Amino acid sequence: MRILEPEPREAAAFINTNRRRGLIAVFCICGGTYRGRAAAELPVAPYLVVIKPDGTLLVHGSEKATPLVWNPPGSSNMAVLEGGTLLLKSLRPRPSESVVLKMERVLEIALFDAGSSSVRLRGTERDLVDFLVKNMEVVEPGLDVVGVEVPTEAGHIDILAVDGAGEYVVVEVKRDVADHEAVFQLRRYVEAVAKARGRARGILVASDITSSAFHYLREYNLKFVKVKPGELMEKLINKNNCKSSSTDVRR
Amino acid sequence: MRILEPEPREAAAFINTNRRRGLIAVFCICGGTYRGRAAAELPVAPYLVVIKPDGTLLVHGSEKATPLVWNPPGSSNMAVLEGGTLLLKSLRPRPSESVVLKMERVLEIALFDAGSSSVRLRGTERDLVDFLVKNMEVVEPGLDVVGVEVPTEAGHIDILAVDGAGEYVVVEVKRDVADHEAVFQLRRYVEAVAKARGRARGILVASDITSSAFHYLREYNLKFVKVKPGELMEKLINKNNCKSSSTDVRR
DNA sequence: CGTGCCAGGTGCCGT
DNA sequence: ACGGCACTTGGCACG
Repeated sequence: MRILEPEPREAAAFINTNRRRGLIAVFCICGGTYRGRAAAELPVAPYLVVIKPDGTLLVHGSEKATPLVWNPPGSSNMAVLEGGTLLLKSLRPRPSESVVLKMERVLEIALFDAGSSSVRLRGTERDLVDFLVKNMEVVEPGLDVVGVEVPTEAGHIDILAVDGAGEYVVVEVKRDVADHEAVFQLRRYVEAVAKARGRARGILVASDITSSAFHYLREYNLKFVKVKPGELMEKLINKNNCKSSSTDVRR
Repeated sequence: MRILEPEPREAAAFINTNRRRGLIAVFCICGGTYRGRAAAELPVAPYLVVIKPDGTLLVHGSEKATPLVWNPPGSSNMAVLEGGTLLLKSLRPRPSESVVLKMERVLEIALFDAGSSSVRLRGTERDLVDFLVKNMEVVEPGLDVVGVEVPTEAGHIDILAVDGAGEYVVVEVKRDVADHEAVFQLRRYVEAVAKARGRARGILVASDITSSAFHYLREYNLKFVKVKPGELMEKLINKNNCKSSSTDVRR
């Protein structure tokens, strides 16, 4: 269903009637403002405005993947007439943020009953962790998994293991290039485990590592293991095995 | 310009002719796949597909602000016919990632000459830093600014200052709630300055701080200063003053 | 192009 | 609701 070059009144009625019923795409020339945690002015130009039934508002220009201004799911989007011109007001409750669009011209409004399907992503860090738990020799031979996502006072450890000597091994996993933050994270975890459980060391598993991260890694006496998620991708994608049977020990 | 319920051949021609000329919105029922750093399957359902002249591809469902699958600017988007059905192939060069959509039905394709206007955002962290540099008494009385965005081996320091006693003061600024990462960041900077320049302490400036961040803050003997960006917002927005005259000392 | 880092990040899953 | 964290994060600036 679509209306072309609607009058402001007609456009407002259409939007308010259908804003919860489906995805609304508005091709228009408008200006606008965003006010909230920050502030922005949207110059008058042609934009594609998308109103989703969950409250999402997107204003897209001709470039970039991110909208120029937006409001997330849960916002209240309403069309109002003010002095004959159509305003589209979007209000996000918490934090309080608003997007107000002033329509100079509306070329088309299309209503579309888009499906609410979600996408199952594979090859994520979690998938990589699951794979490594079942193939710990990739990380280092002789490791026994103690737990996955083990909480410590410094945060959650991706994989906690023990080696043949009975020493704890903290494994931090990154699916892509590990930066210094990953190293500091691992360092904190190792310190936390050493304090709470006993002697511990750390292994950073990632597809690559930045030079400064490697510098810190050596400074803190940590180990780096390179994995190629691209090569593991097939295995990660074609995983017909069930969920990890890790012990998931706490504290 | 728009075409309704086009035949695959017509749709392909339209897309390939106009994909660099303007924003193309495709209302369609399609399935698809994403392959690259990760992988995903898009079930057959109605979606809004957006093709931007800069190569951006977005596939939106009826929920969420984030597209279900996408490719960023710089991708090559092409429509091809395969056995009578329309395929939309998007290829991102580096990293190599692809989105392939198989059109079951195309309801509408609209071409729209969206403007390439950018939005100037105000109230960002940089704005807050600029304000604080000119109003250092908000951070602490008696501070002299040494530099802004000062590079150290541990990263860039938001504001480096000296107090009345000649001690270096590292100021880390967050526009919203500071978490433990911000505290660790500040700690690294203070250590780097202490090593490179001499005695130093640290101040974290943010609108608020998480409890665990506050815990670490005290452990590391750092100071927290709460600012209300909302109250400063007017000043940040109505800043008619020119760029910071900071010395921007290096090393 | 790599590194670093902010972002109105968004989204997910805990307690 | 707050917290912690991954994300195909995206986008930017700088060496």
